[in-house]
Amino acid sequence: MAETTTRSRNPRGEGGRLRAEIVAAAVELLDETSDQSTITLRSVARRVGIAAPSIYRHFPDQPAIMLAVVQQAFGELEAQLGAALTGDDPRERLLAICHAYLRFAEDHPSRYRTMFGGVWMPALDDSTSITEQDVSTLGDNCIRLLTEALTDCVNAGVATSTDPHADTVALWLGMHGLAHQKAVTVSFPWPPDIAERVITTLTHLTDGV
Amino acid sequence: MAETTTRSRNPRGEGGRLRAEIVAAAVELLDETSDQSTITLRSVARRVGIAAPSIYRHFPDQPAIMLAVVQQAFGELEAQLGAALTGDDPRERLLAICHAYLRFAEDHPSRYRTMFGGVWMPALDDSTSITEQDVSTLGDNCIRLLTEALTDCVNAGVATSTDPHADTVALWLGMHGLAHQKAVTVSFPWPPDIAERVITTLTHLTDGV
DNA sequence: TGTACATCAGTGAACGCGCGTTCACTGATGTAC
DNA sequence: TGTACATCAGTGAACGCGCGTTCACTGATGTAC
Repeated sequence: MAETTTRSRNPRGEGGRLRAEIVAAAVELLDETSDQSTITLRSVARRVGIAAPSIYRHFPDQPAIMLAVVQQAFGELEAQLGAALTGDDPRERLLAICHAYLRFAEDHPSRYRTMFGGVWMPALDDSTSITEQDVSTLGDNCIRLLTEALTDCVNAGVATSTDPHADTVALWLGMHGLAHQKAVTVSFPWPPDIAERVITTLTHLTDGV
Repeated sequence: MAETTTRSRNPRGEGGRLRAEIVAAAVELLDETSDQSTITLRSVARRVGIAAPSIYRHFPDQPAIMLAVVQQAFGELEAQLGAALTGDDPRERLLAICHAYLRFAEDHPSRYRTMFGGVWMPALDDSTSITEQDVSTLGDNCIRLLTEALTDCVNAGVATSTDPHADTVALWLGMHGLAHQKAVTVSFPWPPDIAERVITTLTHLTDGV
């Protein structure tokens, strides 16, 4: 628990390293505690092994740390969605990206809850360094990947959507509902095939193959 | 803002009234601030116009207030779902209950977020008066109403589900995803017909009529 | 009818705590001359 | 090559604050005799 090894200070040009360490520590705390109110500026500093004021060299205030955590998490999610897009069959690509989405949420429930819970957000118009722009563009790339996958299916004739963008949003909403509820509840009487059921209904994939 | 009228103490047998006042004040604060971390034992006491320790006559600890708020909110949701079930046409009853669900979330975004956000929950196994039982049974009656509405459609031959319970969960997940995201985000580029799209896809209603 | 007393709703002061943030600082390291 | 100096990463002590909770209490109201 307590840091035994003494931190050696970063060399001259590399002070920025600490920034990454701070974000990593915050993510660690988030994954461990599942209660984001325990991620405070001071608890993060303790985890990194630095004095609390040292954080101000790298973040203007406490909410900025949370924003960095969420931004990194969205980057990770996007990378995992992209990595799932292998092969040429558009149907399989669509199913793969859907499952990758759900897997991310299941692997990192606390992170997922924080990303979409909105609770980490401060007043926004108050005294904070975070702007609405910072927040509203967060998931855009992920939605875009989903839309492309569904559109490819429509173009290949294996999905019947007449409005791929709107249907992508609907598909995402179903997956988000499932992912979020799984991330939040301790136990829930899930039907065994619930993920497949949500996905196959909302993707509008034809039965063909 | 400051309470001008002086509280007169409740008569002998009616001390329990204050309990309802406390919960109502907490709900007020929740609806106003949209940030549930501002609902503290002390802020609730201030809103009611009592001294902070007075709360301990009615709640064992701070999380118990939040549990009472959430329990009352689920009761309200259930009542509104029930009230939406008018008429005899099973298709219309199903659509009505779905829209009532979404309307509740849209009318009370902070309450909805708190009900399903799970963030108000304390450690559960820690030093708190709340048990897992308290939490896990919360939404049961609402799901039950939905299941009945969908099952009636299947029995009437206007929905094609072969597993009404599992399909109800899927339907709820889609609505929950939409309701939650609307409750959380400031702005989002929603397709204009997104609610209809989610509902009609997941209800498996036939096109008939 | 009068009075002593138990009950009960709510209070005021105080506690220890962890928080975010500020301030002036330390001391190592690279750079200019 | 030596030395003065600017830069930079990080520190330690302190601040004021609101929090949840405790404790002994006050004073009105109903009840027993």
